Amino acid sequence: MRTSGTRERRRGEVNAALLATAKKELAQVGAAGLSVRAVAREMGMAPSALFRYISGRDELLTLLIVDAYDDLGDHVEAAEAAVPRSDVRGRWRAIATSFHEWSVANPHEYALLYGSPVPQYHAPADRTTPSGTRVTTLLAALGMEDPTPPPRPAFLHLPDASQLRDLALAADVPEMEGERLISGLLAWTTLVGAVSSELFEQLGEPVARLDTLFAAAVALGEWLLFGADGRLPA
Amino acid sequence: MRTSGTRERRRGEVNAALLATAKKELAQVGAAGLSVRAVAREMGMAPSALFRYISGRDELLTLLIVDAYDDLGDHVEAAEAAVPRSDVRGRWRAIATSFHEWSVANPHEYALLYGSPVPQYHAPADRTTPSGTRVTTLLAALGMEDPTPPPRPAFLHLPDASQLRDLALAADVPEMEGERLISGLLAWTTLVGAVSSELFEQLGEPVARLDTLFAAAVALGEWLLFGADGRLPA
DNA sequence: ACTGATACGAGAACAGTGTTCGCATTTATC
DNA sequence: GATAAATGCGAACACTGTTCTCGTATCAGT
Repeated sequence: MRTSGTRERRRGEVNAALLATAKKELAQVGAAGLSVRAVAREMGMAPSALFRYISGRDELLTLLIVDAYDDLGDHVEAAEAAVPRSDVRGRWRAIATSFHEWSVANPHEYALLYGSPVPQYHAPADRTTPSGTRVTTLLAALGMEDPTPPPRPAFLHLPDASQLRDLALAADVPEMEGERLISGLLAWTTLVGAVSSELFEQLGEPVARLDTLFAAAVALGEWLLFGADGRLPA
Repeated sequence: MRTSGTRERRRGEVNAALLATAKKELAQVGAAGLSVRAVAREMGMAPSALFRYISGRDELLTLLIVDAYDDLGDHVEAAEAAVPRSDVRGRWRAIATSFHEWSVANPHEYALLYGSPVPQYHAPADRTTPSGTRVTTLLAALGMEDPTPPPRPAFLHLPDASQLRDLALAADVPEMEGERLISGLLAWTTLVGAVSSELFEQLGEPVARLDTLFAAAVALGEWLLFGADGRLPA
């Protein structure tokens, strides 16, 4: 039995401070500019001392990725939970808008999660997957909610959708069939594509006002998921 | 009048060799792993000597970005030009598939162009824009080709599409109206989103076979651009 | 309470990076 | 041929991630 435990407590405190200052650094200079020495400096510790808590820069990145995924997951899940369960279209819009909100508020974190991966570093799947699939899992569950899916246009009926079964398994909806799966994936990739276009400024310089493009992506996703509807997007 | 010109010729050769080995390095280790010293090493020159040809690492990146944009532009333009002008849907499919092909063949270059931007570095617009807008300009011209656009669903009719007029101007189609503009932008961002999802492995690990998702994105883009059609995508 | 083990922080050191500066040497111009 | 400009190189500076050693502080067992 440990009695005092000042050692464990201090270890926890340093771990927390480490993650906190690393997050601050990430938000300021981005993932590629993140420096172990700078983090140590701001913590008032020697750089070598940090290696008692992390195995190296890669693990620091992994920590930040998982933390960002969870932060995003909290934000999106909370927004989705605030919408009445019966309003499936509203729940989709809540997911999309909160995802967009979080991304605009945390651009460097978004780049870390959905931008080009950091070279020479491959995130360990066993640590990032649980947090990384939270929002897609939420979306998948929403896509399965409608018991009678709307008739979808012919181009969504692809012959070999069985290739994507692994993705349905990963999102906890093994019974999702081809058309629904394709629709959900397209809604998701469209959303990510629109946000990336906006944040990474891929459409040229004067892109301050891309709200309209994002609204269109949300509307397209809604149509993909739940079919046509008379009402215009908010 | 210059007579011999061995100086100019050598300068051209070194410039070419510099770009060539930088490209090789980029293809192997990616943008963030690109090292000026490594390039100098492979060229058999001192690192400091390279600064006679580039102002720094940033300009090397700019060079690579412009080169990659042009390589992509050549590839896509050639593929699009090989399709009969009357077959607008086929031309869209050629653009999308050749874009996908090039991206899979040059993942690091794709990440440089359409992934998260390199931190502390902002590409000078006056140098990257001409090459960077080639494929979107091609797409915009294609979107304007159909004199009688198909009736589009209500969710594509957004009230304040005028915000995006700058984008139409940048793509050399100032007369493009709201619905067409939105449709084209959605087709484009969906395409980029699908390719990014595949290349950056954002949908989990076992994503070898995402051809179906990409095919669906192409079909969705075709529908956005030219409306419904009985035929299934190839 | 004392001892042996263990965890911890610091400092020096190594290899690597981007970049600058001064000095030779080669080329171009008059 | 003399003068000016362009070029390559080596040393140096300020960084980076990481490893190793070495005291010291805390723990566990008696």
